[in-house]
Amino acid sequence: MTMRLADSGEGGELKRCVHDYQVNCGNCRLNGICLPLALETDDIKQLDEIIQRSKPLQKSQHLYREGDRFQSVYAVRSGALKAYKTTDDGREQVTGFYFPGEILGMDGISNNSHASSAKALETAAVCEIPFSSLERLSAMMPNLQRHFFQLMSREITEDQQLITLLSKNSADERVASLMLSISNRNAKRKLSATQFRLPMSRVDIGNYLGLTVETVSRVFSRMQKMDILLVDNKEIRILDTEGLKKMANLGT
Amino acid sequence: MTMRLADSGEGGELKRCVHDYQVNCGNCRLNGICLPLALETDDIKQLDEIIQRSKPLQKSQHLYREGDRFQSVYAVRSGALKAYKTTDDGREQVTGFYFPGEILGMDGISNNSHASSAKALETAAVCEIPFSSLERLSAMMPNLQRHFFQLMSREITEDQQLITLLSKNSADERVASLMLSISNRNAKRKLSATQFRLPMSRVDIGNYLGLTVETVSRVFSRMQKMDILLVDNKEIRILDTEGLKKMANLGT
DNA sequence: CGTTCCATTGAGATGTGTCAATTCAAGTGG
DNA sequence: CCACTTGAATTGACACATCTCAATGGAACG
Repeated sequence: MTMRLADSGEGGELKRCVHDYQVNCGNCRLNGICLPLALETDDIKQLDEIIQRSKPLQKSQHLYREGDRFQSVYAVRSGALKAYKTTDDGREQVTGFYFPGEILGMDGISNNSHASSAKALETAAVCEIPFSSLERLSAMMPNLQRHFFQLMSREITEDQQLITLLSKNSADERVASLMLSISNRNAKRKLSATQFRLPMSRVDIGNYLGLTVETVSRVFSRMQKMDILLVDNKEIRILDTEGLKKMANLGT
Repeated sequence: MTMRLADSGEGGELKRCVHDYQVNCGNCRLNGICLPLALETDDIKQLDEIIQRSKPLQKSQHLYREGDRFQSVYAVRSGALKAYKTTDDGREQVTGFYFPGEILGMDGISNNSHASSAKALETAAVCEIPFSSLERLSAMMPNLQRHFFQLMSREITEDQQLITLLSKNSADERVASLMLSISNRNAKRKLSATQFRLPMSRVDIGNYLGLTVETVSRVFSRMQKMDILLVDNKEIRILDTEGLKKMANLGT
């Protein structure tokens, strides 16, 4: 079929402006979920001054590569990115997907060099936050220090969620969990929780979830047959959230 | 057989004193790999003052439980612990093993409540580091702040390693990797890299690696048949490090 | 309009899980 | 000191979920 499901929030008439980088933390619509969260107006201004906004990345452009010198962490402003490591035998392992308001690059802190690569899944704008400045500010602003500790900690708990998923759950459960995760993250950004466009390919999904493309595809077909999801290539509509949760088999 | 392999470092005549908690960071033999790393003597003193040392945990005692209010992170002084989450359907997922000099509990920062439980695998002594004090000190001591950021970042990269392992590697590769990891961590603590006693059960190993006990056991048998390891219950001797690395299939 | 990339679907192969039995080590109580 | 119990580890036989290989279909793009 040629028809697409209707535009899912970020597309459509907003397309011309979501990547705009003439914005500051104070007026950014993401400041309720991003780094500035928990900061006073004055403090936000200071944070804002160290942040560098550059022109958007095009699809499949790298934000940084494994081994690059670590200098900054990044907040996604628009679009989506994936982080991945290359294993010693040359294969890829996708370690995370990042949506607007989310921070990436923190795995580079430990060695002063990025432990993974980050690549745009679609046109994406990011805010670059030089880490040395962030450290300096953190020492002066307890709330910022605290918040950044929390962000890193959250990354740890999320990785542990994924570990559990990979270690204990079936293909059905893994895919269902990912769909729920994306749905929830959309909701946090005031977008539709039931209808969205996946920015990543089936290969990426499979790679992230430790499954082959074929298995992912079969799971989608099965879910469609069960009237849980409506799948049209990358457009997803969740028809039965309860059913999806049951399939994911998590208390989420 | 009744004979054991010879004592592997931490056992034997040291046994009476490794759990001793009348020690400070300045004279702790772990201060080259633990939190004080990268601190000046004066700063170490200050760190030392906030650290609480209590009497050792007995085997299978909890250090903290999932959901407990988060107040401190912990450095292992002696013995070993495991961290694990309980999934919604009641099963366990082991998320990490912690040896002397390693820090655990950081996953509790994000929600002010521990995201996992921690349990002693054998008699174990820990240093408790109240997080609020650590935050305060970090704001004053840039090196400490930096170091703690690095520790959290390392936890992230290690989790990502595990994700890759679970997602891409066979049972053989997973078990081999764990053996190498333990061997390396032993070496860092100036213990034998080729001979040690596993503090955890086969169930824990399987759980951590996303395998059943039976599979773990079969892998050990296979490795023994290939003259890579000598396995006598929990006593492990690595006979062929190169072979083990090859089996792990990682550039480690 | 062909080329290319991505997704889907089918059929068969396989690694690991499941179930069950056995061995071994350590502790407990008679 | 010897049965007895208990929990951990090992081993075997079989089942099954997912992978592999192969073919087809569809969308995007030059």
